[in-house]
Amino acid sequence: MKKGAKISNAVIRRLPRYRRYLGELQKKGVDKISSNEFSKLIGYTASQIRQDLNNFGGFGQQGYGYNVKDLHSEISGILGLKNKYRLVLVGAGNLGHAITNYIGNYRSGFAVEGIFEVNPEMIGQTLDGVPILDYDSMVEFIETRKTDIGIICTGKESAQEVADKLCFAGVKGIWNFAPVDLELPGHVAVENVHLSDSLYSLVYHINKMDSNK
Amino acid sequence: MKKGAKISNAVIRRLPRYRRYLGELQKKGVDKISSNEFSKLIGYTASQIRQDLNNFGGFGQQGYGYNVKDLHSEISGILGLKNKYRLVLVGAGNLGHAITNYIGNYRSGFAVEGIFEVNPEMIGQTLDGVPILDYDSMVEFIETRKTDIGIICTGKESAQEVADKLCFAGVKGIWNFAPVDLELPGHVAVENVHLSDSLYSLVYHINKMDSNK
DNA sequence: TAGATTGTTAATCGATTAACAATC
DNA sequence: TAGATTGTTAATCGATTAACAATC
Repeated sequence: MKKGAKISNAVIRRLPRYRRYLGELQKKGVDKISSNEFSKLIGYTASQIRQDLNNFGGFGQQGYGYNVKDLHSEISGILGLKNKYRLVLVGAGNLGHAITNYIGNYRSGFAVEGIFEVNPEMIGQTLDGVPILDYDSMVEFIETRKTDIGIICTGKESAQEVADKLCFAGVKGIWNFAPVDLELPGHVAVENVHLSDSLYSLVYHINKMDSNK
Repeated sequence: MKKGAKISNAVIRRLPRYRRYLGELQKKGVDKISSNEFSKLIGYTASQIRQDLNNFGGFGQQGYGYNVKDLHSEISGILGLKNKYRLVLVGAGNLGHAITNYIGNYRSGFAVEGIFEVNPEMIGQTLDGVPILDYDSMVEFIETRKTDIGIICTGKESAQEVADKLCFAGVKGIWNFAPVDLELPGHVAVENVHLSDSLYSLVYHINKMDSNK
């Protein structure tokens, strides 16, 4: 990997998509693909594909193209998907349930080890085999288990306070589903999933299309 | 609103965020805000805020700033949030449950009217008061109810087939939670929520930060 | 009116696309 | 070797930022 160069976020956001398509190709038994063929499939220009990949190294071979399996593996490595991650989730509501289930069933390498709640009626139960624990015990849990990632599935009112606690306890990243922009120390990564922003953006495009008729 | 000008997607994606902050300000009883004050709050440059807003019209007043309530209302109008939307959801799993619950409880103006499933054991039940119906009856339901938006909460295997059916039945937009890129006719809007892409992007940043230590 | 702040034009920056020499 | 396709530099395009005249 090229050292020092700072990669733009636009590139990073395309990597999982490259990886996804490469996974599908692999499943179909495709061995190699040229940037041109890949372009037709994934919808980015061949030029962009080559530029993107060359941020991280020369994974192709002139006159041949890219080896599908190797490239998939390289991108997995770049993203950090060859490591294991320990997670905790805060907020045992419907969304928390869905995310726990999603990770448990579909994301190998990621394990939700504890779900934290304030509602005493839920504490002690399990969700998809993951224990629901007292929110007050979260910091100690994270410190002991060396949790990597905290997932916030609370309402917006408590999200910042939860984030503060997660950071204090030492998580490296926060996956935030609450509709707020969290203030975090610079060394903690954050990724927001703002569902309503996404829905509103969809609605804008629906209306735009209508008005273009 | 300026006619004809095509607004970039980057601008559209900032609108919900502007609106969210304006809503908070309104709740706090703030009447007016300058682009400079807003900049400090929201983290975009004052210049960008003014540029963005002027894509749609001159909502401010020289020497004064922007009226919080009016601007909130204008942005709601631009996004199309003054209309009502009828939705259906496909896939009554955990994620479908969470999304139904989320829309029912937090998003006024949006109503999930039916949840469609293939699993016969679920058909006939309700989820948050919304009936779970036979997937085979979906097209007729959408045609009758003039459904605006279809939400796909199925696995990736069936997502495209569901999308085709939604389009055939006449929805204007699709909110897609399945990890695939759907092929849709040009007049149907789509918004993807690719959870794993989001998680992978987070993980990249976690590792990047580690390596910068 | 004077001061403040917008709306808008111009300058800059960054990301995408095109071109082509290197090379398998 | 000839053909194909990458890696990489250069050109273009678009988005962000800066500057300032207009105006409340």
